[in-house]
Amino acid sequence: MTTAALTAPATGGLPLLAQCCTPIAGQVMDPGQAEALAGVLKAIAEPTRLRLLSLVAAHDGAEACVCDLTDPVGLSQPTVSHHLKILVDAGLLHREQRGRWAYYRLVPDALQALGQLLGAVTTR
Amino acid sequence: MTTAALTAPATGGLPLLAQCCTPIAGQVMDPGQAEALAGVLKAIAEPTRLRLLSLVAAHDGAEACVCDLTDPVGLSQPTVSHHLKILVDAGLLHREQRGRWAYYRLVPDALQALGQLLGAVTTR
DNA sequence: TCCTCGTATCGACGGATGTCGATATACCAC
DNA sequence: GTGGTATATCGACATCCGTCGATACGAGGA
Repeated sequence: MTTAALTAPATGGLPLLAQCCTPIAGQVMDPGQAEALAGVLKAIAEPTRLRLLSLVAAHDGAEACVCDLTDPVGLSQPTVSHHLKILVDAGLLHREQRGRWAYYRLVPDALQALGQLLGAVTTR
Repeated sequence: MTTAALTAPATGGLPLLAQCCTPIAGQVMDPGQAEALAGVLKAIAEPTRLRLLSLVAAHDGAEACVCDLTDPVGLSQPTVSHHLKILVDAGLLHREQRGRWAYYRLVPDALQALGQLLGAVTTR
């Protein structure tokens, strides 16, 4: 996986802003910024992962474990686990182990911030 | 290419909104919506294509031909042409042939609308 | 301690994707 | 028409990515 370019901390914050947003204003994106932003976009540029984000958001308490998500997306448990890891690494989901279960919930406002970033790409 | 799910018309409009945005509100994304949105996101989830969008936006007159873009991105002419076609098919760039040159410019507010769509994915 | 259950990792496979050189196409100037 | 130039398409190649079954790991319960 090449999304390591983000070096997402475990804080649940949004590392995108630091690397992508501020330096863009009024300038052409440099290769490093493009690589970082593309890394996050790749994470959500996949139908299953978009549905996983939507399912987690809509679940009771705004969190869900893997077992809640396997059936709705119709894929094997290893595959769902794989997708969730990609979303966590991208800084879009937060993972918390409670007993035998791993609970996933949205990183607050991460998608919204990413959306605002997109608008800024072509704004001089 | 699977972005055919958008069936982007040659009007230069933004077909995303019709397929993705309206039906999302308050519901979990269905597979068709996820596929359509992921198709557009795949188009921009690539460093070179992000830079191309940025370069076109920053160019004189907010338009550029292929020859203007080949050098800055450091790739061959066929490769740049290939990336531009993907962006056009996704509804993000508009192509206009003038004489021997093909001029590309941004579809107005396409990226901004896509950004707003992202925020709506996880908003109930 | 052993077993069960939820989850993550591993290895493999097929299909998608980015890149290139070679070539085709279209347009303009002479 | 002939030649030159700008762009698109083609075919091939290497790499990446989504998926699965098998398996390892880890926490609770009997």
